[in-house]
Amino acid sequence: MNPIIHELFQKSRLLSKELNQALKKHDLFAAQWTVIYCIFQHGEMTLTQIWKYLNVEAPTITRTVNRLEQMGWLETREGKDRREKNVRLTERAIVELAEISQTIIQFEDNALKNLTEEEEKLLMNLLKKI
Amino acid sequence: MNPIIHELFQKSRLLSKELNQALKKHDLFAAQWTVIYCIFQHGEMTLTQIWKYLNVEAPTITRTVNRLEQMGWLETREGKDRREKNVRLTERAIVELAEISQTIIQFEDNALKNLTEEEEKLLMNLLKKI
DNA sequence: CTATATTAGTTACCTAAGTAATCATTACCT
DNA sequence: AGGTAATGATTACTTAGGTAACTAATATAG
Repeated sequence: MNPIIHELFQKSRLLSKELNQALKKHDLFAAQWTVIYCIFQHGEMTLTQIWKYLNVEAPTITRTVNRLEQMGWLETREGKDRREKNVRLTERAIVELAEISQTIIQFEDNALKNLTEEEEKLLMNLLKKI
Repeated sequence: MNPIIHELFQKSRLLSKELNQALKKHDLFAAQWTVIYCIFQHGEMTLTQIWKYLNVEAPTITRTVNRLEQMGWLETREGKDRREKNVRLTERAIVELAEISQTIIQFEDNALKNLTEEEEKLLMNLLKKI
């Protein structure tokens, strides 16, 4: 049994646990933040664009977007193609984004504090090879 | 936003999806296999030993062990301390372990095929620093 | 133009993991 | 010895992800 994959699973679990903890004060979970940030970067998107970009299955995004909409972070409207659902950030989301970004940066700095810039690049490249 | 953590989450999701696929023919999920392999390595263990070693919370192991017991992979008995629950592999689990190991090795080889031995060591060390 | 295929999204049901609260049992302290 | 604290395990409830099967709308082939 190769320990690398086990280690990768462990770190992934650990980091998402810590990230959830850090995001608690904004009343958000890690996966929810991922969706919000994705839409922030791309502007208005359809559900399909979101799940294809984030590399998850469609039902995952249906659920998360519904939850975020009912929490007031997202608003949706029908697209030109009436099958599509367009999603964008609410005013409130845009306002709070700056603060949340600070939390995220702090979390990332802490999570990667034992890695040099060089090591970060190296790790990124190795992960991409998997 | 630092892309490393995002990448790590992505690969973790992708790998566990693929591992689940590979284990389907043994009627097992990745997390279930992790518990079986853990007990195989350590011999009879208590629930607490398992969840501390695997770095997950207790309820996760309660659930997985219950499921594996009812599927015939594990058997449990009360420990000397009557709070404890000792878990060990069944005969059937020991017999099938060899075959499953083959599946796992094949999966790992495939997952890491783009990495040299050198890169694997490097990746392992970088992950441990997180 | 109509029948069929494809696409976007949803629903139902599953595993995996977490937190918080609870129950039994054992340890410990006075 | 008796009351309190700590420990091992479980239960209830939540998020996050997956698959399979479905509906509604649009594209496409004949």
